[in-house]
Parts: sequence; structure tokens; C-alpha cells
Amino acid sequence: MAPKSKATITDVARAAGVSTATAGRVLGGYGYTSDDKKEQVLKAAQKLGYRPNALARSLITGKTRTIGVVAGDIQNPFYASVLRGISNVAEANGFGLLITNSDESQSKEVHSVELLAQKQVDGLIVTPSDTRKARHLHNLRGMGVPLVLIDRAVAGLMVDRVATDNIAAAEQAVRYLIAAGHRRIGIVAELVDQENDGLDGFLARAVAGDPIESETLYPSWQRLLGYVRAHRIEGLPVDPRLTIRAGGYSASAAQAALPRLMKVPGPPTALFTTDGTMSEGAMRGLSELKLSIPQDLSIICFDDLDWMSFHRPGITTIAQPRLAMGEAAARMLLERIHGEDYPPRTVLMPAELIERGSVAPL
Amino acid sequence: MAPKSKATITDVARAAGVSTATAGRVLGGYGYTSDDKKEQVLKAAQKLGYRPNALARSLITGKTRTIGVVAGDIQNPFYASVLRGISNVAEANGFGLLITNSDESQSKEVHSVELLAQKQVDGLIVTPSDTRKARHLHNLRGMGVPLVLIDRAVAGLMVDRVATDNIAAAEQAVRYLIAAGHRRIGIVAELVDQENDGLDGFLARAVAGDPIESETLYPSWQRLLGYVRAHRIEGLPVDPRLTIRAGGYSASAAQAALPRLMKVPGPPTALFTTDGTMSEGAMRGLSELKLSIPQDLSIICFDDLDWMSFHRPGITTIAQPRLAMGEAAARMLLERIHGEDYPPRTVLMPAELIERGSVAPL
DNA sequence: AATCAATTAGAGAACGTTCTCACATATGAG
DNA sequence: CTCATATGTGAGAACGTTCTCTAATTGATT
Repeated sequence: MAPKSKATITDVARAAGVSTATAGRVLGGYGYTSDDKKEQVLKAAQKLGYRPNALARSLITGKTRTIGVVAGDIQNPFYASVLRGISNVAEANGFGLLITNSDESQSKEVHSVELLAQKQVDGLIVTPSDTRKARHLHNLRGMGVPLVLIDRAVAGLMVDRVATDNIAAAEQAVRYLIAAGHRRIGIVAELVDQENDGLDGFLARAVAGDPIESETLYPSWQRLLGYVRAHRIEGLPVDPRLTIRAGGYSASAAQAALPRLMKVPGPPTALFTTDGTMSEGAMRGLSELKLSIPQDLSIICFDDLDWMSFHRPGITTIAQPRLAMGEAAARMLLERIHGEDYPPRTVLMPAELIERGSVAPL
Repeated sequence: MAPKSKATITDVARAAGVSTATAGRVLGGYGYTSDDKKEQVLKAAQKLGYRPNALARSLITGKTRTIGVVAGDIQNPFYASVLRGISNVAEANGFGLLITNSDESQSKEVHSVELLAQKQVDGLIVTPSDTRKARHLHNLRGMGVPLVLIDRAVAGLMVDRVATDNIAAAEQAVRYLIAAGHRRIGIVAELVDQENDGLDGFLARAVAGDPIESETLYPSWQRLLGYVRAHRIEGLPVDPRLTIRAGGYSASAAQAALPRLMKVPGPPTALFTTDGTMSEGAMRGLSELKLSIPQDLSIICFDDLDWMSFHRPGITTIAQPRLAMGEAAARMLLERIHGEDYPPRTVLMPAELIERGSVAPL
């Protein structure tokens, strides 16, 4: 009963009195086999506790039925949901999932990609940590490894991609605040360094309505752009003192930003936070400052986190379809793995505004 | 510059004018090689964009430097943190991570384990979905595959294990409530079916102080046991009507349980929830019933979720060291993989009570 | 009766590494 | 000088599968 140690296909073949080729055919389910031989082999395999060695199989077929994922941080609810989505379709198609964290560091990402490539994954899903240069990703493409990007694009890298329509979503959120009567609206965004002319320059160009290459912007910059556009559309000025750059992907960075924001002369009456982490930090900061929502400050967040529904008041937010994003990315990748050859596709998923109680009319 | 397609070690050897054996030695970093040959090989490898094929290497060495993980649900913050912990030490040791979800279903778990075993992982970390029977896990042990259990034990399966000291932690939480003057304390726990005599029988035995085989209890039953022990120690009766079985691992199950609990004649003045999911559901339920914390009901939770710190009031809770649990499990597994041969170890990690504002004195 | 296609089965190569062995060449001790 | 030991190299086996070939058998169709 207890399969002592690992039996190979040769062991099974010997036990069944057939050639390894025949045993391989019935066990691997390819080619022709007669019913009686099939039965013998199956019986022998059962008895020996045979388990196919996927390594050997993959070595010769060139397929591992494994996809590699480079996420920012599994622990972050955004990535956790996206991963779950990926996992759902991977599992449904018999694919395994090799997962790594980049912590938004390019060097860790390069390292991860190298690891996954060596393990011969059939394809990769990556949230690139640098949207400007990514030689390792270009290399992958050059070697024909299927690749799908999530959440961000890379300049000049023509591959499938799925992301939220950040600009539209942010614009919608801010216009919602404006419609409620708010005129001084703060924004807390991570806005990590971008190769361009800094926050001030960016704001100036955005406010002036200059064309901006928005595709390869980091999501937080895209959402800032949506913020500015909403102001433009509604004919409101943008006060740069209300645009706070947290400068890091951490809740504590956002938390630290909040006192700065509220100290501005003519402080904001409403706040827009550009992602889950910023939202959490902002909530921490508000709690620390003993400010009440929405009496002291209205707030609209980005990304619908679990607690937002039962928080008092409920938090009005822009919900990204995180699970669906993961699923879409995985599906696109599988299509590529199966050899489909369309031109690169970009799937921009719509976000949904969920009204709860954190925005009060002014 | 651009590595066209995949170069093998044979290609590199040919380009460098040496044997594949020599090329293998310098590229694989084993055996002796002279400095000049080393340089030639390295240069050739560089030029061809050589990337070692981990499959071929693993096939012959018998090691994949990959560990498999079967988690309940990556999306759940508990598993997400544990996974991050595992990922941290795996990555630090050059190991990859193959991750699957079981959704607490035994059949999915069996399927996952089979997949991972076929992919020849060097070891497995599992949160077993059934603590009674687990033939697939016993089989693994029989075949000598290193295995570490997280969060739960399996009857008769002597392997390394890391978990929270649930009984002690729950006891501490409930005694904290009792010390605050509460006498009628509700508990919302998932309490999925156990092969024993049901909730009533279990309670009767626990209240009577009968010995209970607690090692292989599901965590929620262990925490219920801690709840009962706290009552016993403090000389308080246990009212079975206040022990609510959600019957499922979902927030909505807990949410649905709340009205039932509050409808009991002589309703509770305080509530203990036995994990993050139950806590979230309970918060939803409270929000729905328009009950205020801690005026209408004091609450102490299990597992410290992000929102608990900035919720108003702050939520008093038992914090499990989730990250450290994952790290500990991964470290133990790596030791086994490296051949260490102690008797099976059980690491019970202490939980910490974090006082915030959700418990009011009665 | 001859031909063809479909089915069945085995021998042995192939996948890309590492491992074992045999054989050189140095180096140093006695 | 001789022996042992360390260093360096290549030929070819091995890992456990799938793939390619060849060949034999069957059954139906001309």
C-alpha cells in the first residue's frame, strides 16, 4: 500500500512486462495502446505508487505548465487579490504558480525574473517596478517568453497588459467631490520619483493641458493626472500645496503626510487618496489628528479594502476589479502560451465608484 | 547583445573550445578549472547569453530548490502574511516558491499536493484542511518528502509544526474581558464540523473539565476551549446560547450570526471573535445593527488586521505573529531539506494582547 | 489478391545538465 | 628518483521522461 520510494516509468514497465515506450504511452496518455496492456501498466503503476516526474517530462517537452509571477508584495491586499485571480485561472488550466516579491525594487525584480526564467516557466506576469527601463523584460521578449504586465506599462515594451483606467477613475472620484461642493481638495499619492521634471513641472504641464505621455506613467501619477483633469473640467484652480507626495509605498509615509496637508493655509475640506496603502496611512493620520469623517474632512479613497464597508462611516471609494484583473492577465498569458499571435493588447478595466458615507456635501 | 535563443552548455563549450564537462564545471561552480579556461568559458557564456536550465540540473541532482506551499486562501490576510514570511526566508536562501490554494477543501488540497510533488519540490508547507485523516500527507512522509504544518496539526502525523498557542491566547482574551467586569460574553467562531460529539457535547466536556485531546483540534475549537477555560478559572458559568457557531470560514457567515447572538435573552455585553474573518463579519454585523463599540458592546478580536489600529475606537485584539510563523516554518523546512534529523518539533508561538479602545469596563 | 490506412509495440535517441571515471600534469616529501 | 597528493581535462553515462523510427498486425477497400 505504502509506496516505498519513487518508482520510475522504467520500473512500471518492467513490472508490467512491457517496454518503457509502451508504459510511457499509457501513463502519458499519448499514442496508441491496447486495452490489455493499458490495464497491466495501470495496475503496475498503481501498485508501485508511480508518480510522474514533471521535471523529466518538461525537459523534453519544453513546457513546464508553470507560470511565474513577480508581484510587488504578496502581503498587500492589492497584490493578494490579483494573485488569487491569477491562481484561479492557472489552477483551472492545470498550471502551477511560482511567485516572488519585488518590493518595487528593480534589482529584486531582475533577480526574480532570472530565477523564474531558469526554472523555465512557460510565461511571466510582472508588475514592473520601473516603467522606463527594463532590459530584463525586453530580453525575455527577445527570447520569445510570453509576458503580461499588470498595473503598469513599460516604455517601448509592446506586450499584453492589464490595468485599471486610472486617469478616468481618479477624475470621476474628484469630480464627485467637486459635485458635493468641495473646492479645496487634497490628494495624497505616493509619487515615487519619475525621470521627468518633478512634481511641480508635471503639475504645471497638466494644468496647462499640455499633452502628457500618460501610458507609461506610474499609477499614482496617472491618478494625479485624473485629479488635475477633474479640476480643469470643472474650471477649478489646482493648488500645489494640496498635492502631497508621500514619496514611498508605505502607509507610514502617507500617515506622515497628513499633518503637512492639514497645516496648509486654507486647509482642504476633502481628500482623495490614490491607493489602498495611502488610504490606510491617511486613515491613521486622521485618527491621530482626531479628525472626524466626514464632519472635519470628507474622503474618497482608491481601491476597496475590506474594512471600508463596515467602517463608521462607510468609506466612499473607487473599487478596482482586482480579482478580475488577475484573471484577465492569466487568461491572456495562457493564450500566448498556447501560441496565439495577436498584436499586443492593452486591457484597461473600468473602476467603480462605491458611494458610502465618507463624503459630505459642503 | 541580444541573446537570440536559448544557448545550452554544449553551445558554450563549443564556442569556448572546451568539453561540456569543463564548461559545466565553471558554469556550475564545481570541480577544478584553470583560470584561463574559466575565463574563456565565462566570456563565451556571456556572449551567447547562456542561462542555465534548472530543469536539467534538478533532474540529475534530485534537488529543485523549490518549496511548495498549500495555503487556504492567498487573499486572506492571515495566509498572505504567512506566505510573505515563507517567501522572505525562501528567497534569502535562493529557493523558489510554488503556491496553491486549498480553500480549506481536502480534495483541492490533495490535488495541490500531488501537483507539487510531481514538480519535485524539495519540501512542503501545508495548512491541512482536515486534522483527522490526511493519507496524502502520510504518504509524503513515507516517501521522505520534508513537510511542515502551519496553524493546525494532523492526528498521528509526526512532523514539524508551527502554530499560535490558541488556547492560552483565547483564555487571555476572555479573562481580559472578565477582568473588565463582563459576565455575559459572546463568542463567534467558525467551528466547522469536527468528527466529535458536536458543539454541545464539546462544551459539556470542556465545562466539566474533562481531558480533551486539544492538539489536533481546529484552531477555532481550540480558541473556544480557551474561552471555556477562562470561564472556569474565573468561576463563571458558560451559557451555550452565547457560543455562536458560524459554520463557515466566511465573513458573511459571521455577519449572519450576529443578530442571532444579540437576540438571546440577557444578551452579551462583550464579544470575542476567533479570527480575522470572524472579526470582519462581526464588525459588519454590528454596523448593520447600528450598535456602537464599546458603548453597546465591547469586543476583543483575534488576529491584528490593518484597520484595527485606526478604526474608531481602536480594536483591542490578540495579535498572532503571522510573518514570524511563516519564517519559522520555512526555516524548519529548510533544515529538514538540508538533512537535519531531529525528532519532530512543535513550535507554539505566543500571541500578544494589544489594548486599544474596544473594551469598556462594565 | 493486393493495397492502404489505422493500430500496436519496442529500440533507442533526445532533452541539458551533473556525475563518474580515466588520464594527464604538477608539486612536494621522503 | 619515487611515491603520494592536488589540480586540471575530456569521454561518456546518468537522470526520467517523450519522441522518432521501424516493423508487425489488423481490417477494410479496391
